[in-house]
Amino acid sequence: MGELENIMELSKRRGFFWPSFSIYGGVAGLNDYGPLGSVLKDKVYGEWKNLYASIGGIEIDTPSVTPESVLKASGHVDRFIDLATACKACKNKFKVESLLSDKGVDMVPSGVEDAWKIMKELSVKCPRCGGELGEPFEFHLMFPIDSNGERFYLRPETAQGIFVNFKLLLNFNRGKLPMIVYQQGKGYRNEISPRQGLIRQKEFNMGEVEVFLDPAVNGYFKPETKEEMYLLDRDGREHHMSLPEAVNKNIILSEDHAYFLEKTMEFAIRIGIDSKRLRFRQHRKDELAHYSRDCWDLEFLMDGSWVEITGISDRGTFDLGNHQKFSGENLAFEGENLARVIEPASGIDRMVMAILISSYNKRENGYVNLKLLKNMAPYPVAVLPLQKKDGLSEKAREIFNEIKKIEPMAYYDESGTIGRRYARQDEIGTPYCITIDYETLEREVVTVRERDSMEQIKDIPYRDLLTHRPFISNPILKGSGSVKN
RNA sequence: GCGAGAAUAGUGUAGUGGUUAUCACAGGGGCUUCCCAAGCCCUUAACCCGGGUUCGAAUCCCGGUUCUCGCACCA
Repeated sequence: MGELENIMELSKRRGFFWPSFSIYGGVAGLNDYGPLGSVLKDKVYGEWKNLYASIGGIEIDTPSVTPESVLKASGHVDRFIDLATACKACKNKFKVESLLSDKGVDMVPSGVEDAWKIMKELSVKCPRCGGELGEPFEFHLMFPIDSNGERFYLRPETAQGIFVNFKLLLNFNRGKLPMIVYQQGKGYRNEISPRQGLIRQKEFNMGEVEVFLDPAVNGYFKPETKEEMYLLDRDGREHHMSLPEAVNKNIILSEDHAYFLEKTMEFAIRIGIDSKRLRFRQHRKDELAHYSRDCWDLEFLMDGSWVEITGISDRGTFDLGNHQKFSGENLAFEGENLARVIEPASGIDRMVMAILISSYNKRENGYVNLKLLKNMAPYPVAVLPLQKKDGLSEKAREIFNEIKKIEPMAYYDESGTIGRRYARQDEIGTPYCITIDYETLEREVVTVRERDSMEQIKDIPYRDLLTHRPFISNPILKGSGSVKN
């Protein structure tokens, strides 16, 4: 069974995520987060916000429903709607633009009629079977919405909500650059063939950061980490070196860009993604998005292939320049100068997958423990009576109620045998189980059992567990969170 | 989207025209000499959807949906 399959099976069974609308047959590319996945996803967002807040970032929240004018300016309307045509014989579909370019005609037809006319003039045939092609039609990579005759789209990225607010945000920031703005939210892409669970979806969670820099100041942000990283440059050369060194050797072209690679790596590690499965890969010139001058992706290795989880793009002045031109508003930060933008954009759902895959461990006896970091586990602690009899159940509930006051996500379970309950918590990544036994009845002490080592710490006065935000930072409790980075 | 295969309890599966639809695990309840999914008893729970063929369909046919693998797509 592949890594992805293991996670999908566990996720569906234990409530991390599953396909949406399944009682109606399901829809490809849409997934629900279950009770555990919702908490995990929120914790990922939480760590992400903490990281960017800690370096001075500010948050914004803008709509998904976006007027066409905005996406016209950003280039998405032209780049995200293709004219397509289908072969009448073999049913394959093709982009009209690429068919014309095969004929040596480099132009984008202005509409369906224009395209149809040109296709007839050049007598374009199906490149697969030579068959006759049908009338072209619009193929939307964005989801269009019509409201009283006005056209909107669901946003393909959250970024535009930040760019269009640049003036208001800069005013909030009291005119100062650099300015770091971040937004969490859903993005939408009409994927032709969504696959692989949370990896390619039609609707997905994004965390996007737009860093606005004064282009006259280079190296406002500098990477510091000495840690060696795996870098793959646009010419396919592998490098194993620290980020400052990569800047010195001109592999990464700007210190500011490298700094946000550093922050991205820091974030991935902080949420428990295995650093041995991570690399940065620079986009080739021909794969850069229309708005991007340079881009490094953080990629995660799963089932033998690398999947993008964050793209750190240098968008230059593309977006502000276009919005200035299309809206007529002055978006310069001083005089004529436009801010330059670095954008670390993370796929939150992919990060959740990466966490689950990094944490998944099968023991020799065949049972699974999820080695989630303590700060990520949906249930930080479970309270388990050794058995139900002899007042253990009552005592356990009493202690559980106390613990609930400081840790609302504590979990209680008294069904079946104790071993089964430990196993159940291991599988969903709960780092600690507090066991209430006969000693507790006599001396108010409990046993704490650690998930990965299965070791027990005996004779802990349970009152001591109530004095800290206990199950994430209590010094009494060691171990756990054992994804090595 | 194309081509090929697949879809049966929560999960994994058996079942080639007539079965009370198999088994395991998981879930719930109980017993138990009770600290790692032990054992025993009881129990919940499924043929993807819609048409068709047939006396009779989980099983055969058609369409849809979803999944897997290849191709294409991934701004």
